[in-house]
Amino acid sequence: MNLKQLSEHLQLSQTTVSRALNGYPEVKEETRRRVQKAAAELNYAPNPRAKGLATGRAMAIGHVIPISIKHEMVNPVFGDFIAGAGETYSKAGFDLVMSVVSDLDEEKVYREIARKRSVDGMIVHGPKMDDPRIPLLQELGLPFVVHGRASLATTPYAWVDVNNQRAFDAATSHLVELGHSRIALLNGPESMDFAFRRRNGYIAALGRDGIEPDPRMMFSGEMTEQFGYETAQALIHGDVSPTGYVVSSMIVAIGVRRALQAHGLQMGRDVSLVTYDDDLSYLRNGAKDPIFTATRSSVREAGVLSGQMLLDMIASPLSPAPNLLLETDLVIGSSSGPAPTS
Amino acid sequence: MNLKQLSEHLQLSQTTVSRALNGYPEVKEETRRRVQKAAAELNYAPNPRAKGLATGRAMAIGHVIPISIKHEMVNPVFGDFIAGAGETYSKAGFDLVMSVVSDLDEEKVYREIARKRSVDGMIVHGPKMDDPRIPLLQELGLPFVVHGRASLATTPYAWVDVNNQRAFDAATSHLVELGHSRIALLNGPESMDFAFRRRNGYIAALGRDGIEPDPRMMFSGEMTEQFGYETAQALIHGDVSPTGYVVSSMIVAIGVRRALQAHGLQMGRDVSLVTYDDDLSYLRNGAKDPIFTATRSSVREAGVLSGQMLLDMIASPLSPAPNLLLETDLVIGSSSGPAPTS
DNA sequence: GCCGCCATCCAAAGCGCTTTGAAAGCAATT
DNA sequence: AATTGCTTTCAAAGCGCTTTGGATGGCGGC
Repeated sequence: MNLKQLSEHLQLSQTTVSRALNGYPEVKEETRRRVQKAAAELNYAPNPRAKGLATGRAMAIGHVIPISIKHEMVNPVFGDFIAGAGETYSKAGFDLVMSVVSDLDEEKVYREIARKRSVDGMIVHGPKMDDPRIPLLQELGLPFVVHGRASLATTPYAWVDVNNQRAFDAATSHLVELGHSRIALLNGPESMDFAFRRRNGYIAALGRDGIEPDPRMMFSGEMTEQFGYETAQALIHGDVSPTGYVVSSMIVAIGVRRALQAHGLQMGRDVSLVTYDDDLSYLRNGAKDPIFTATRSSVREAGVLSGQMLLDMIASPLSPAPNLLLETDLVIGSSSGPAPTS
Repeated sequence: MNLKQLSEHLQLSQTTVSRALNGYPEVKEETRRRVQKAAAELNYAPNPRAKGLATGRAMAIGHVIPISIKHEMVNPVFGDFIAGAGETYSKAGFDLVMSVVSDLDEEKVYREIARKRSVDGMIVHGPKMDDPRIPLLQELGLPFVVHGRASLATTPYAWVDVNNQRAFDAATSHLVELGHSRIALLNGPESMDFAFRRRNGYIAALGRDGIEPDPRMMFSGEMTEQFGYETAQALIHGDVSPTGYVVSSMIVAIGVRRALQAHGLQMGRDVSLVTYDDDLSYLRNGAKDPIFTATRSSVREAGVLSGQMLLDMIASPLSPAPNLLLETDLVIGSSSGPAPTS
């Protein structure tokens, strides 16, 4: 069933039927109802490709998910982020098209997408401090929202980010206030912008208490369970074993916990840990009885908001680039406590 | 730059240019090279919507990811599965379009997608034992591959699945051979087909040793850390605390471990645990030194294979529905050991 | 010199929609 | 009665591609 058949069935022109279905005012209400009824009965749905061809709009949002070539690693937050964004899109009738791509030829893929005009806008995931995709997309004229920020970007752009600096400042302060002074930082990969901000927060909090940041206490790497385990393992064996850990994700924290327990160290008593928590659906920290003390912000919510922001930008392209800074909640769990008085 | 402009630039007809670029034989090799060169120089890329309109093909695969409405839960394996499938698609020039949808109105979404013909095929995730989507998609005439199986389906259909029964049989046998007899099963949600097969494997292995399955030892639920923790917690406090656990995912196993450790029980000595391991990139069990004894099968690999199978089906629609049963590896870690001689 | 056969290229129709520009119908105004 | 101005409808062009059904020209064979 296509427009032509439907219009013949109704003894109307395609123009009128199209307008009736798309809510244009120049069609009599009675006619509109007649058309809508027939469309529903005959199970008519416009062909999106024809529609896209005629309007020049794809009714789709692109997400490029980069696979770190070294670790073949998919960021575990994608699922929840996309669940949030996807929800927003479907309400607005947009599709979500994903490209999975090695981080090496990401630029090529963006160029390709822009050339084909197969999406109306994009979400940029995992920005680096000086992310080349931002000027690239601006050059290509494709609306986009960055999930995160790029500190070294020179032009304004739209973003949704968590206040990572404040989150890690708060996490570190929490430990400092409990009397800890040897506090390790297990951060994400150095190249990531969020890792930079998190480190700044950590350093700022230490600095306020006159603690000099110690390079031997600062680590960064892909945020896996293994990274947490191995780093903590090494720290425990080292000569300045920390009493506090500030950690970049629940999964890393779980790795740290495994190492601690292997050495009979009890969290909250012998060692304190604060983690960042993306509030992933399959790995909840728990509300009434949190596993870890954590700074929490829902990545799914960030997905909803980023999607909405992008759709707004597409609807009114001339407005200045919006942005949104989300704050985290500090939830106190049993993984942190007073520094041991050794 | 579109076909018309390119053909004018080349002083050729659109027909010839189109054929030259699409590899048709009725064009002189020299001409073809000239066209390809110009296309590259002028940065020409065909408009996919126009192409789709003309050919009737969408060059896209659909994935509907259902959100369990009760738990607002995104299955953590999606990321890796999609990374695998997406890799296959991009090599073949296909897009991956995702719909995130509450499991309540999944059927509506499938109907909608079929009506709009916006994809050439679909992957069905998380099949239930009697999954309505299989007859639905067959009725709609849309090629599809099921990731998993539906035991009660009455017609043949294409699928890629892991031998879940054998995996859980092997996991359970491993514990039985170590002398365990009170073995708990922490399974996925009852409605899921894979959970049914896993339970069968568990029961079969017990049966071979003359052990009667005990309903008080069998649990099922969303595969979260919390499910593992709370279930193990309850079991430990119960009157028939198990010495062995067979668990449906690494994340659940981590929850179990947390409960065990809270009670000072040591894995591999006081209690043994075998888990299923999807080999997720951010949660590796470890190769040389596995955290858990586990039956492993890479879900990312399953994604690659499912995608490939679907593309093959689309290319040759008349062949009978293919299927693929993947076996798991049993890797021995430190979470299992001889049953305590109490 | 004519015919048929390739190899190569082309004009135009068609895919299913939106949108422009115009017409038709009708009521109100002059 | 003629003009104006709405409201409602329509025919047809256009979006950018593929594909059908020829054309054209060159060549060998008769």
